[in-house]
Amino acid sequence: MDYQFKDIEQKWQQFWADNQTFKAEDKSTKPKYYVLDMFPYPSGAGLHVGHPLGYIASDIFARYKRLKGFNVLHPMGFDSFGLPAEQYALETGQHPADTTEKNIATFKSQLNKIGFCYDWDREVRTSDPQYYKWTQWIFLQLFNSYFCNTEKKALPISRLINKYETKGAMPKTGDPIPGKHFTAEQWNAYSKNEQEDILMKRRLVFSAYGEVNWCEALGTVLANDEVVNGVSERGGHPVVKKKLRQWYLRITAYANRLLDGLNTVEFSESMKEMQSNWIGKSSGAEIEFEVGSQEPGAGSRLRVYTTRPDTIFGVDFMVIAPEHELVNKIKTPEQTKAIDDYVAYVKSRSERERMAEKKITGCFTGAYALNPFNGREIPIWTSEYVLAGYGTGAIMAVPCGDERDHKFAQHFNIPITNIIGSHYSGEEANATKDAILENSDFINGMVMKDAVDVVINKIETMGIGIRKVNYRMRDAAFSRQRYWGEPIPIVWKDEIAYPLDEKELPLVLPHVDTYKPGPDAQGPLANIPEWAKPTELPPALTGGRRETSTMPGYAGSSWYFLRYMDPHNDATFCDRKLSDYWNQVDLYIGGTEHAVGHLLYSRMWTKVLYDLNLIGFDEPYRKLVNQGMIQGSSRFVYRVTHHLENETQKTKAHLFISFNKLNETDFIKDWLAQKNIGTDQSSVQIISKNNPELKIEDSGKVTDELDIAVISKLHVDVNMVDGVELNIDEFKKWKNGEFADAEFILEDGKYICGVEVEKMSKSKYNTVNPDDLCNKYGADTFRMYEMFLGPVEASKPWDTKGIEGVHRFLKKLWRLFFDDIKGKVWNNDKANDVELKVLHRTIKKIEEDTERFSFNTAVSTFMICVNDLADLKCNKKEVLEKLLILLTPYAPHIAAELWDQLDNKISILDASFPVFDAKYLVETSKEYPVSINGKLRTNISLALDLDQKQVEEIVLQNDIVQKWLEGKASKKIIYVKNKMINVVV
RNA sequence: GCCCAGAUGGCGGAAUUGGUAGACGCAACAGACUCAAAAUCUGUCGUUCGCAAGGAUGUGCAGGUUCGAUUCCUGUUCUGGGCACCA
Repeated sequence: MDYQFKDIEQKWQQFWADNQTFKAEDKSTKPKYYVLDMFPYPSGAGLHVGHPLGYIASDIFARYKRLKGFNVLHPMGFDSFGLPAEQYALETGQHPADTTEKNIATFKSQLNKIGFCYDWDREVRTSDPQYYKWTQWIFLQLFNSYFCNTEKKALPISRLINKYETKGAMPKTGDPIPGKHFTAEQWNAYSKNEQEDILMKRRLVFSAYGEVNWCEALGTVLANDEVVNGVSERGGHPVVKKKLRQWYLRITAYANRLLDGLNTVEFSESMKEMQSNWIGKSSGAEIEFEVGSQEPGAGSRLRVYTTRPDTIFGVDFMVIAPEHELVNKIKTPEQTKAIDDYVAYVKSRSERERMAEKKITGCFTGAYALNPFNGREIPIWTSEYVLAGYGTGAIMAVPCGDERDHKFAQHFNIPITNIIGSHYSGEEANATKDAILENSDFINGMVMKDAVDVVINKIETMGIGIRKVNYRMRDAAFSRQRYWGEPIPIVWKDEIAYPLDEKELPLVLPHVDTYKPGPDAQGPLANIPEWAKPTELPPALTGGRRETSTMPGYAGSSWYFLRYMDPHNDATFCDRKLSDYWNQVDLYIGGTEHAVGHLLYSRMWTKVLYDLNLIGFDEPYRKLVNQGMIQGSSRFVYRVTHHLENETQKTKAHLFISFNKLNETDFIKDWLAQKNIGTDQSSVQIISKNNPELKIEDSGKVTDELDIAVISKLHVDVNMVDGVELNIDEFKKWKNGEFADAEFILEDGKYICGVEVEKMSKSKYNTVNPDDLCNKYGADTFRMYEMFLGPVEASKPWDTKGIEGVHRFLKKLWRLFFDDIKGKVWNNDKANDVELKVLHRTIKKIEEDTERFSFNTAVSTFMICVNDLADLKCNKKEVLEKLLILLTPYAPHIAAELWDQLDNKISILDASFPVFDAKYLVETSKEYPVSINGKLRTNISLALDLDQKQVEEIVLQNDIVQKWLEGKASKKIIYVKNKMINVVV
């Protein structure tokens, strides 16, 4: 009876499904544990071996926790809204709902083949109306909330309205600023539109005009990377910056809490750092400069943000962003033309150009600002290196301390003031904070970092500025001019956004026949008049138009972990009792690519829901583990084609040269002669790889030149290559026999392929399908091999070649129970001390390794254990059944089958994890390594209870130690109990 | 440019707290079983000198701390990832 993995795996997968073995109960006397994977986008390509890496890790942990006595929630679902489905629809006309449905079916069958313990009853799909009903509902909560700066949390907007109606919005100190402050009377007198505009500036999702890349010819907004040199990447149409109404998520309000929250979660240091860099907190001051006496700007106030107020006496010029409103206000008549030209020039440039070129540009406005401390006149420039969106959109430039300011000053010949003495070379800026200040009036002689607070305090008492914290993070764009996403539940009427009533949710995505963009920068939904301008609106909204943008991909994934807790609830997004019970995700596994997207949005939504008292915790993920990316390892063949007058000759003859023969071009000439191709083969040029004078063409490229033999590199399917050796028979059958008549130049009778590591993708023929591996070796082998590859967090190229080793291990395990000839060999004999020692050593190591997510070393521990038991000829149930429990999380099918064969009554999934007992590992003596001067010379076996003096005596008597002492006395003997001995001479 | 992580045999990797470097597996080589193959089993396997016993050397590179360093410190090179005019 040998190891029939196919039958076993099918049998148990069926059994688990039929018995709903993995159904999670919403209450239990056991402690709860929530294990979550980042749910996949169901792409048409299906799963490749890279996807399951994290899923296997989480599955092992979920099963392990169950054995450890936890009530485990381990769900799976699909992030099924998204751009690829829509692009596929544009190309093929197939409806995204249909392709998505099909893809999900494929994904599920692939996942089930690997034997994951998901509770499929709880599956969620973001594109399901029953799901996105609640995404839209949360949108309404965001819309109807504002961030209270006093309480530092979200509150219902009704409270703000109430405050405005009764108290207005007046400053605590100082005079009210028109446009910013108002009394209750003023508020009540405002028109509906004026009031809504003010409220919109506080809502957590809000609509505002933002600058986007607009391409008129394509009728759509383009992302920055879709614009090259000011024209669209596709078609080369002009692209302009355009202010368009867009929806935004006010994530900036949560910047500080998102930063602080990182201290309460277990994320990797690099993950925390990526997030805090993205949030980009900086502290400094806003300082107001008065614009000097020159007209027309005289008396205007220019506000700048700086992190270095200590350098205030080193300010040699000011720079304001070209979009800054003051530019037009302060430009002098002489500079007007230059400024207008410059602003127009900046406008014509795309983000990308600005970033790529990095050339120094700018223009003097003609105006001067006054240094508030010494009245010095400082020229005000405008330049594109100052961004309108950060700080106040204006800076004070200190060339001796800031590299960009320094380059700018040099470029425009602006004199540089040195306030840091010898720290400034005159050649380049020095951003030190440790210099002693010079030329700095009242802070002369101070160390720079001490002067920061002195200056801030002074500007605050003078009333010309304030201490200020700034964040680099921007509010996130929340609308997409796309079809395949959640419709935004808003109706526009008279320029006012009205949220739909909860009762009207879900606002279902209508069926469309075309996915082309709508008019005026609107999405495809605008092409359906009956939907965009519906007749059946509530009376108050009659004549209104629906918002035609849809939500971005991150909307649905920002809260899905909550829906798994209560997936079928039609009355609320997630019952409070259930979210209190399941609480935070205890273990979240996924890739680092979501570091600053999904994870930040999801953390923010959680905080909002917490603030609104809808859930009881404000961080979604207690611990995050990032699995590494599995790259593809591509294989190449090198094809010689010869170019003559017509295509036919080129494609008819294929000669493939083995990798290490690429620079031996004689083969090619011989072959050409033999084939009678080419006018005169001695004059044939050969373009080749490893030959330095010759170059190789990329796959499929054809040159126009004649009489050239080109060696081109072609991806071949990695599945027909064994290591680097091409399976020639399979290759000839590949692609419907395109290479059936291929000829080969071999080395040692083999065709050796080239190898490169690339992203895993279908087009590179380097994908490996987990289904194939499960069919060939079984899911248990596949699971353990993925783990055996290396640490889960590490990225590595996929290589199937070691999988045999893991498969052999499982077969060896099987033979501890059943022999091919003898049949059943396991027995009920009592285990001896040696066997128990092997077992308990294994229990200890597996528990430790699993707890620290070191699954690769756990697999090797299993191998060591099985090797030891085989050597000991131990077939005892007492030992083996414990080993099976340990193995269940890693190789659930074989463990379940063998457990069953051992006549056990309860399910192995509910067995309890073996308890490690240290008494089996107690030793009385140890083989100590003995070093002389740090170099290992011998081993001496010593009893463990010896003291230093006894050890020294024994060691010094040892022949080998004596030999190395060469008659000299030892200076010192270092004896570390249970570790080693070192004799110092 | 800035920040982070990493570099160990032919290959993937192990060494958890400064204490026997190379666990476990792959590949390779030799052998057993077999008519043969598959499967399985046994042995060798960093480099180098040596018949051997036994040496020397070895964790990217150069230093340092230590009785002892893959592990800690300084410098440096390379690779991967993130951010990129953020004042």
